[in-house]
Amino acid sequence: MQSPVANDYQLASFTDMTTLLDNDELLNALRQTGARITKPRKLIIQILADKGDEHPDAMEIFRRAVRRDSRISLPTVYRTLKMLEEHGAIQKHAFVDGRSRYEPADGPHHDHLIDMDTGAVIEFQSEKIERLQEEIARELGYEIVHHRLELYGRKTKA
Amino acid sequence: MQSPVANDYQLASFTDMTTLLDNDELLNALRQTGARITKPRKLIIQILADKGDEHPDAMEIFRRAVRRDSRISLPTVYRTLKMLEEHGAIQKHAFVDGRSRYEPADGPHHDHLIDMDTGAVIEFQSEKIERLQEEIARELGYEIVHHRLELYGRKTKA
DNA sequence: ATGCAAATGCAAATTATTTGCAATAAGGAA
DNA sequence: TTCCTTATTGCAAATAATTTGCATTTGCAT
Repeated sequence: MQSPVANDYQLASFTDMTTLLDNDELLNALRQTGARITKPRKLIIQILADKGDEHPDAMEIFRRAVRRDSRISLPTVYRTLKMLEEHGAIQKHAFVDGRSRYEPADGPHHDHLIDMDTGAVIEFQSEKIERLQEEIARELGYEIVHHRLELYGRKTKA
Repeated sequence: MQSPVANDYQLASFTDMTTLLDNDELLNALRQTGARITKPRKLIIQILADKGDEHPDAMEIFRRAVRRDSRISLPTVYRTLKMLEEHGAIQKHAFVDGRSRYEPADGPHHDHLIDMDTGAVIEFQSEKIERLQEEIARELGYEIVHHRLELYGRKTKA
């Protein structure tokens, strides 16, 4: 059912997230900060760049990494994630369940709809909401640096 | 500078948050679920109802509680917070620092604008944003149970 | 006032994440 | 390529936040 007017939101779609994370630019940028491009780091960066199941937490990243190289350790995963976050390459999200989840920080900003039953995370983006946020902040005398919007909900029964 | 049209947002103002939490209504409601109104519970509810420094975490609530009754324990604080949350009386927020912070859930829902320089938290509410959120969720096949919107910003230089 | 289930306090367990340290391995220099 | 320096790793142990088991206490309905 198509609405006659354009939707005021869009599902986020990253046409080329992979190249943004998994490329020489990032690796070089990291190298230039004095960081060494080690095997575990390359692996973790690849995993983060893999589309598919989004927003893995540290343990999930660790599990995926172990599959490809059983010698990797959890602390290294944490250390690499922290490094990438400080570098601005990924973003850390704190959801209510206690764990932190990570995702590439490139691409346009988007918000999250979390399925309370399955834990699935749907990304969307709404121009209107962004504009409203800015307007509100402006009238309160503020300039938005970044924001976070999370909707928690359940599938409506068909 | 007043706009000719009504603002689409409002600063949240709880004229009487205290009575909402610290009153017989809540106590009776709790009693009716089979819960017992114990001394520690009354204390914690009072502390949460106290305005002033908002969004305390569990440890902070515990510290304040101990001041008034040194026999109280941290687990009881956690257990009471969980109970109140399940009852819908308070809301739990997970900020990025790992800890969870709590605040009364009564009154209308509101969102947060966080001053990145001072850490000040300004509460506001926007009907329009709420509606947009629901619309988006609906079109994605979801029903919103609750949400969280945080704007991080800096004061615009006069 | 009395009894019983709910709630408490304590200590110990969990869960997520971090840190100390000896061993390993990037990657620039020779 | 080999060597050297030092960042990084893996392991085990440490933290930090929160939860749980259990014996004891305490609301509160009778």
